Amino acid sequence: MSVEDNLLKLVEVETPDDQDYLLQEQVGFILRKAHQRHVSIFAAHIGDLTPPQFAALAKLRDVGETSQNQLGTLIAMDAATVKGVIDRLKARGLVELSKHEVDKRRLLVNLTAEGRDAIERLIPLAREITQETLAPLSAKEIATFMKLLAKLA
Amino acid sequence: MSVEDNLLKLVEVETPDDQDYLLQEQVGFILRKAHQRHVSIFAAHIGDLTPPQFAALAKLRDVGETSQNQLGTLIAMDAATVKGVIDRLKARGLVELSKHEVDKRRLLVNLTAEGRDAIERLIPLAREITQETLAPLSAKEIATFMKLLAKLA
DNA sequence: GCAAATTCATTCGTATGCAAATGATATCAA
DNA sequence: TTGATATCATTTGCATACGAATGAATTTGC
Repeated sequence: MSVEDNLLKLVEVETPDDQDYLLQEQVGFILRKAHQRHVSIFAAHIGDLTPPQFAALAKLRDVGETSQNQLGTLIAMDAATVKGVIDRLKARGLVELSKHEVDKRRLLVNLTAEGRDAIERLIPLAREITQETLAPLSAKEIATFMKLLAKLA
Repeated sequence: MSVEDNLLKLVEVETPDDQDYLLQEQVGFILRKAHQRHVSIFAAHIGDLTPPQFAALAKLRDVGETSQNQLGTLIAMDAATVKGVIDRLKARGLVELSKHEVDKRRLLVNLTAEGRDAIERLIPLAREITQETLAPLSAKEIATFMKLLAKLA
C-alpha cells in the first residue's frame, strides 16, 4: 500500500462523513433481507399458504370469531390488506364470513372445519420454520435476539 | 384465581404442545412487524422515494454503472422486481440506461446528475432513519442486535 | 336527540416481491 | 464448430402492503 493510500485511509477514519454510508450495514436493509430469508424458508415448508394467510388462520384459532378489522389489528395488517387475505382464504373454504347481528358494519370471520384442520396440521411445520429461521444462532443468542427484536417491532 | 385455573396453568406449563403456539412470539411475525415499522419511519423522513428505490440509488453511488441484474444482486432483489424499481427511477430521471457494448444482453444502469444530487441529499436523512429505527435500543444493544441480525440475513 | 366525529369495510392506485415462462445472447464442451 | 447450457432481461400472474377516498353504520358530545 502506498503512502498516499495510507494517508487517504487515515483521513477517512478521522472524518466519517457521507463518504461512509454503507447500505449493507443499515438496519432497514438487513431487516428486509432477514425477512426475505424467513419468507423463503416458510415457502419451502408450507407451499400452499403464505405467511400472512397462515397468520390469519393461526390468530383465528386463538381468538375465535372476530371482525375482519379486528383480525387485521391482531395480525398487524391494514384493512385493505386483510380484505385480500380473507377473500383468498374464503375462496379456499378455510374461513367463513357472516354479518354481525347488532353492529351491521362488521363482517365476522371464523375458521371452517377445514380451516381448523389445516391450521392444526400446519402448526408443527410452523415450529420447524421458526427453528430453521433461527438456526444460525445459538440458544442464548436466540433469547437475546428475540428480546431486542421485540423492542424494535 | 380458582383451584381449577391453577391446575389448568400447571398442565399447560408441563405440556407445552400445540396448544401453545403463539403467533406473536414467532420470529417471522415479529420480523415482519419490525420491517413494517422501519418502512413507516422511512416514509416519514423520505416521502417521495421508497426503501428499494433508495437502495438502488445508494448502491449505484457506491459501485457506479452496472448491469440491471448485477444491481439486483447487490441490493437483494430478483430480476423482475429490480426492473420495476429501475423503470420508475428512470421515469423520474434519476437513472439512465444504456446498452453494454460487448455483451448485448446487458442493460447498464447509472445515476444521472440529478440522481447523484438526490442520493447525496438523502443520505443524511437515511442516517436519521437508521437512528430512529434503532432508537428503542441502547448503544450496546444496537451492537448486539446488528451482529445477530446480520447472522440471520 | 341530533349533528359531528368515529369506526368498519370496500375500492382504487401504486409499489414491492417472487415463480415461471420466454427470447436473445453468450459460453462451454465434445 | 455446433449443440447443450447458462446468463440477462422481460413479461405475466399472483400476493402482500399501504395511502386515500368513499359509503354505511355507530358512537359521542353538547
